[in-house]
Amino acid sequence: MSAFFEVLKTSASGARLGRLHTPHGVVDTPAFMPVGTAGTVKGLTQQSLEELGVQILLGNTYHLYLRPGHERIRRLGRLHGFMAWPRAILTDSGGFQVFSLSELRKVTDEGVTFRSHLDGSEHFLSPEIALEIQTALGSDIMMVLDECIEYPASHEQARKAAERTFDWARRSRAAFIAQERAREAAHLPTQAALFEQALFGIVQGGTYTDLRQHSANELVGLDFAGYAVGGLAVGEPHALTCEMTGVVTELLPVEKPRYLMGVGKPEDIPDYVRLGIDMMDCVLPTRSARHGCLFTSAGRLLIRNARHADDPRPVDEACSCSVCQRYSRAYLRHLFISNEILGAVLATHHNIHFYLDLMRRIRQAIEFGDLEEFSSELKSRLVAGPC
RNA sequence: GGACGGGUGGGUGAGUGGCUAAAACCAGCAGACUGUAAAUCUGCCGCUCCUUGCGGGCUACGGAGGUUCGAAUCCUCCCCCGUCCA
Repeated sequence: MSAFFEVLKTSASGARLGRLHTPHGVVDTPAFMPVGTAGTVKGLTQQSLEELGVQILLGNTYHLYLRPGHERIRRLGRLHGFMAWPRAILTDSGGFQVFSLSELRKVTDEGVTFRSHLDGSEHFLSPEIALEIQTALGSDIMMVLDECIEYPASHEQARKAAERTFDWARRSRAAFIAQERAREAAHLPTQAALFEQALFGIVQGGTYTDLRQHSANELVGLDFAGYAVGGLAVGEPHALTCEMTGVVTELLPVEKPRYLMGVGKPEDIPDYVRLGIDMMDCVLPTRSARHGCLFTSAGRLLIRNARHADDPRPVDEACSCSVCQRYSRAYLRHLFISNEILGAVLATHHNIHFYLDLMRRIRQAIEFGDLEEFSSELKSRLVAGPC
């Protein structure tokens, strides 16, 4: 059996250089995964994503289940076939929607009842159902359903959510194994053999060290293919995000990938990597792009600002992306001011390039052993503010 | 020549005696965005002063007068712009 994950190098700081082997290709880690919630990274074609060098994308269980429906997607070639994406896909379980759609849901030990944000209809998501949907989607990496809580939350709230998340993880794991056994009994190739779908557990525990440690330890006992750190970057200070992440990664098995969910700002990413994080995802580059915020080597640039109206320079002179090779700030600003859709497209292209390039540099820095230097240099550049 | 209707802050356009520096939207300016209910949201948007306060002063609803404690709102005249009738 070939290893799902291999660690190529671990630096003294804790940063790891690795490789994730999925049925849809290799993913170099530390990796940034663009978010494509509804089967699309908003604003970019799959072709562009491939050209940009994206190795793995995120999809969302909850959204795809609601529309167009996982059974339909299964019939149409699973998510890879349906959206014509040949590389790896990780699907989030809908746990984040427990947090973000808090007004539209009710959580019980059994699962979560959502009122659809699309038409108000009621839907029930349990750990087992979330797994079933993701199986249908055929994602390379499936996430267990978890309960992501808000910040700040009391110790009691955090404890309850972490316990529930663990119970759900246990049920998810059991359902995953049962699914495999059922296929074996029916003399069918197992999902694992067919698709090698991997299932990740998620550590919760809010901003409480004891809960995080307990959650991590328990989860490790369930032997997941990888472990995620969830419930962070929901409003707490960056230092606290790092502290909690460190508490968790310390307890996770070194041979399994660690995924810090929902991060982060470019200047913060090296911090997470140094804490032993291998995978990250964030809507920041795509959403910010649509809102006219471009990431550059000199900090954020708000392209709508009047000062760019006559600027013939590219968004980032140090950037090698096709947008910066071809278009001026003045033109991009014009597109945004005119509310032209191409503005969002070009900005998203640039921002995703920026993130992927950042990850390439981080991997290189790990290889050369100068990540710390890279990190402080990056921060001093990016924190200098908009250019 | 006559009859109506109308002229409001950069634009569209509410308001028909005090709660109105004047709704709302657009434009303009600035900011936010972290496992996507987000091509979204927030703030500012007449000028000016300071001890920056739900602070003071000034200017403002076509123009000029008037009524009133108080007028974008009522009256008079004038100037524009529509529509219709001659």
